[in-house]
Amino acid sequence: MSIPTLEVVARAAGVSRATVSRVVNGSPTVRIESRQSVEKAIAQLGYVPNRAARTLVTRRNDSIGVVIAEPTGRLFGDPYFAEVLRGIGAGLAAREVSLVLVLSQSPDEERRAARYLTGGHVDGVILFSLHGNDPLPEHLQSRGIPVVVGGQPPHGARVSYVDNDNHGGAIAAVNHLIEQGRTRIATITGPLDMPAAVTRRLGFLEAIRAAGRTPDANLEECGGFTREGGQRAMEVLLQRCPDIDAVFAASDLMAAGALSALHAAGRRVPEDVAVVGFDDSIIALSTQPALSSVHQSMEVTGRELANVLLQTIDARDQVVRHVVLETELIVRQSSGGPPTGKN
Amino acid sequence: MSIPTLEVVARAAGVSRATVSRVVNGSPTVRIESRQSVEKAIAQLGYVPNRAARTLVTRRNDSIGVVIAEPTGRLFGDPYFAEVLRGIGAGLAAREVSLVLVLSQSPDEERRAARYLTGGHVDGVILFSLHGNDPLPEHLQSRGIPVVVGGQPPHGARVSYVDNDNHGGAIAAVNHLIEQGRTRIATITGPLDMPAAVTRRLGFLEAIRAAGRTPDANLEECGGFTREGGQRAMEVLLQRCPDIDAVFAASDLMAAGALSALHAAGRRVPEDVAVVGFDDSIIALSTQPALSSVHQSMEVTGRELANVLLQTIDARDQVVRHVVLETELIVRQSSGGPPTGKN
DNA sequence: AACGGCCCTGAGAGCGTTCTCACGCGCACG
DNA sequence: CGTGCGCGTGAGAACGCTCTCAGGGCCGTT
Repeated sequence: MSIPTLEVVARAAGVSRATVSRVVNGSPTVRIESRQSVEKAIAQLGYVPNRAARTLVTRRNDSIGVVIAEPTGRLFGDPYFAEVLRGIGAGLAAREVSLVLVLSQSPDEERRAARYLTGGHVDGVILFSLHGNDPLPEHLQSRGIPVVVGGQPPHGARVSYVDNDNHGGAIAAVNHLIEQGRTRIATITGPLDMPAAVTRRLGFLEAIRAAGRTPDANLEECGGFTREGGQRAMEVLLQRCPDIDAVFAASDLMAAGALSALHAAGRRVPEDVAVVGFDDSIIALSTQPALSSVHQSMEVTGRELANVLLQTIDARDQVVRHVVLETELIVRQSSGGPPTGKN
Repeated sequence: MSIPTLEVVARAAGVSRATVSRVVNGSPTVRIESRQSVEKAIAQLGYVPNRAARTLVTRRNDSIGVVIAEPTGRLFGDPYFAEVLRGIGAGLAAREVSLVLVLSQSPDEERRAARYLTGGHVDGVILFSLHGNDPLPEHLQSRGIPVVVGGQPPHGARVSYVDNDNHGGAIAAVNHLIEQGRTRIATITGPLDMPAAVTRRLGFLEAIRAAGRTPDANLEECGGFTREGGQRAMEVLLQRCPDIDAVFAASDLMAAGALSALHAAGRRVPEDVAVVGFDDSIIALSTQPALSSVHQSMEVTGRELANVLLQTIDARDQVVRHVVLETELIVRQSSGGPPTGKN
C-alpha cells in the first residue's frame, strides 16, 4: 500500500489532477461538491503530496537548515543547545516546515555545509555559536538565502539576529552583588572572540563604573566558557587578589569551575565570596551551593529565531530584523540569596 | 548566479545530459577526456545536483529522520542528547545524507511526525527515548521504513537497536561500592516504564545478590530521572534506613539531587555515604564532590545508530540488528576515589 | 570483406507536482 | 438575441534529474 499520486486521487474523485491540486493547496475556486469528493478520495487512499515533485516545481523546500558550528565542541557540553532546538521546533510546528540539522565540526564539514546550504536545499538558515568573523552569514545572504543568527552576529555584519540581553543581564548580576555589599568584584569572561563574551564583559564594566568604582584589570580573567577554564581563572584571580569577595562568571559552566577552585582554596560561598553565573542552565542547580545565575530562556530564543526566519522567507525581503530578549537574575544561595526555598 | 542545470553543464562540456549525470554519479563507463571536460564545466559553473529532481526519480531522499519524543521534557535538560546528535552527524558525514530532526512533544505533534515519517520523506528513522510500549517503531517498520532505536526498544519489539550496557554498568558501580567496604547500599531508580531504568535496577539487584547479600526493598526508591526526584528519593531513603552508607543513582541528574539531600541531612560524601551516578554527563563534574559515574559515550552511540541505519537502508533487508556498547565506571571523589587528581 | 562484440554516448521517456492558459457554462446586460 | 464576464475546470507544459535502450565507432575474428 504505497502512497498514491495526484493522478490516482483525481480518477477516484472523478476530477482532474489540477482540481485535486487545488484542493490540496486550499484554493478557494473549487466547487464545494468537487472539494468534498476529492477530500473523501484523499482520506480513503491515504494520499500524501510528494514533496520532491512539489519542490521541483515550486522551488520551495519547506525546510530550513540549522547550523551548529562548533569545531571545539566547546558549547556542546552545554545543555542550552538542546533547548534552543526545542524552541525552534516549537516555532516551526505550526507550519509544514522541517528542520534539517547541519553539524559542522571540522573545516571539511564546514565546506560541505556551505555547499549544501548554498545548493538550494533549504529555504532559510539559522546559524549558531559563530566565532570571530565567520563569513558564512554574509556569504549566504549574498546568495539570497534568508539567514538568522542566534546570538550576536560576528562583527557588526548586516544580518538578522535574535539575542539575549547579555548586557542588561550582566549589569543586573553585578548590581545584585553590589547591593549585597560586595566591594571587590571580579569577573571570569568567555573567549573574547565571541560577541556574547564581549558584551557580558562590557555590562560588567559598565555596572562597576555606574557604582562609582574604577574597573581593575586584575579583577578580570578569561575562562574560555569551559569548566576547567573557569576553575583555572578563579585560581589566578585568587592568587592575584586574595581579597576578592565576589565573582561574576559569564557562564554557569565557568561558575561551576570557580566554585571548585574556591572550595579548594578554603573560601566559603557565599560567606567569603559570592558567585553569580550566566545562563541559568541545569548546571546552576547541580552545584553546591546552588548557583545564582542570569536566566535566559533558550527555548524562547529558539522560537523567536524560527519566527524571524519564517517572516523573512515569507516576505522575500532583505530586511534585517533584530530581536533582543530579556534576561532575569535568579538569586540562589551562591550569592547569599534565600538560604533554602525555591531552589 | 543561480545554480545551473545538468543541461547547461552538458552544453558547456559539449556532451549530453546523460554523460554529465554519469560523471556526477561516478559511473565508470565514461571516457577519461569526457569526464575531465565535464568536471571542468561543473567546477566553472558551480553546479550542484538538484536534490528534489533526483529524489523524484530515484525515490531516495538522502535524508534520515531523527525523532526525539519527549513529551515531558524530562530528558531534555540532560545534555546527553546533544552528544548523540553529534555522533549521528559524524556517522552520516561520510555520506551525502542529511539529518532531519523531528521533535514531537505533544500528541498533536506526534501524529504529525508519524504522518511525516510514513509519507516517504525520509529513507530511515532513528528513534529516541521511547516510553512504555510506543507503537511507533513497529508501525514504521510495517510500512517498510528502516528503523533503529536508541536505547532498548519498548517491550521486546522486533526492532534494531543500539544500546549501552546498562546492566553491566550498574553491576560495575555496585561492585565498586562493595569493594569500598560499603554494606548498606541503596539505589535510586529511574521511572520503571523506561527500559533503561529497569535494566539498571536489575543490574543493581544482581550485583547485590552476587555478593551474597539479600536485596532489601527498603533500599530502593524511584527518582524519575529528574534532579528533584533524586533529591526526594534520597530523603525518603535516609528516613527509612538511616544507616545507608552508599547509593547507586541510575542517572547523574538524580545523583546530583541525592547529593543535595545528603548535604542537607548533614551526611558527608564520601565519608558517610558514597554516591555513584550513571551517564557521566557534564553534571558529574559540576557537583561537589565530583561524582563517580558510569561512563557511556553518547557520541559513539550516535555514530553507531547512524551506521546501523545506513546499513539497513543499503541492504534493503528486514534484518534486526542489535549493538550493545560497553560502559566504564569512572571513579571520582563521591565514592572515595582519588581524592584529587584527574577531575 | 563481413560480422559479432564491446565501449561509449545520446535521445527520450518518465518521476509527481504546479501553474498557465483556454474553454465551456450560466448569467446579466444592452 | 448577441455580447461580455466571471466562475469552475481540464489539458498540457514545465521543473531537473535518472535510466533504459538503441546506435555509432572500433576492435578482433572468421
